Amino acid sequence: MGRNKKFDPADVLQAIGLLFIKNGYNGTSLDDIVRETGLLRGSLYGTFGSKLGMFIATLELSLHEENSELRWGLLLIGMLEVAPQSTKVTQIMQTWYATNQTPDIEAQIGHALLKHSGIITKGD
Amino acid sequence: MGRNKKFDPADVLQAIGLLFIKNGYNGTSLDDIVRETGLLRGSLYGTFGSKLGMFIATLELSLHEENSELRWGLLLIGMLEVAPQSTKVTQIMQTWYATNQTPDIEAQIGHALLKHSGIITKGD
DNA sequence: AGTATTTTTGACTGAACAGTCAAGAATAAT
DNA sequence: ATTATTCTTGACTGTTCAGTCAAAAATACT
Repeated sequence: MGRNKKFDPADVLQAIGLLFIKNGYNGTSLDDIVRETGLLRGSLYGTFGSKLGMFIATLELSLHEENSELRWGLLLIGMLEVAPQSTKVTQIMQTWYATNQTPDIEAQIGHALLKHSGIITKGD
Repeated sequence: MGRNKKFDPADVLQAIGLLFIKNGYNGTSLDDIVRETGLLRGSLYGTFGSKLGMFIATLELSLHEENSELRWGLLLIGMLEVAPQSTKVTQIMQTWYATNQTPDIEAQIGHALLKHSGIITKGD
């Protein structure tokens, strides 16, 4: 009963994820998110609860979609910026690590971070 | 001529570096830094110019001191949080990478990030 | 068609933010 | 001892922050 959302949460989460990747978690403001998604605060908070809720939702979405382009960026930001202030994110990360542990996982993470930071640009 | 500083900038930079590592760059406020160092804003800004100046100073200090415990933490934060908003930090990182490139550098970075985030705790 | 329920809207809140500055205190150099 | 210079102090500024809320609009269900 009642009105349906005018937006697709998955689309919005993708846009939010790109924002987090571009500016970092603490570097992304709600005004940024409002501007980018075209939604207003009430809709965002009504759907995701909080800024942390938005991060967790976009992270989990990217982890459930195979080979998402958002995946590595959100993992890096989750590990470095968000995990220290959210046990839930830490748990998500631990679960991800446990199920994705390979001999070269550390090298993959390091490679992703070097690319993310712009220190390297191509295959090396 | 005139008064000398009552503090040792290297000591202060070490304390600031630990704060950045604990809370991240954007997650560390100037009030945090004032509280932790015991200095007031005027002294901090008179010495380091800006919050970014504080980060760059503590980063460069940690890079010039061999095997500093601050080193990896500040490198990670520099790469992920600060480099996107500071070309100077990006340059410092690129110089660091160019002079420290080894076959296992990516694995080392990944390992540092996994430890920093608390996903892993010991040798593995 | 009526209505209970949901979403949207946009103004609002108080707190936290980085950075500034004028005045006072200290002191290095003469 | 004087003084020019530097550092310290702490109150202050305007901005931006995440989050709230009451009212209005929309609509899914009966």
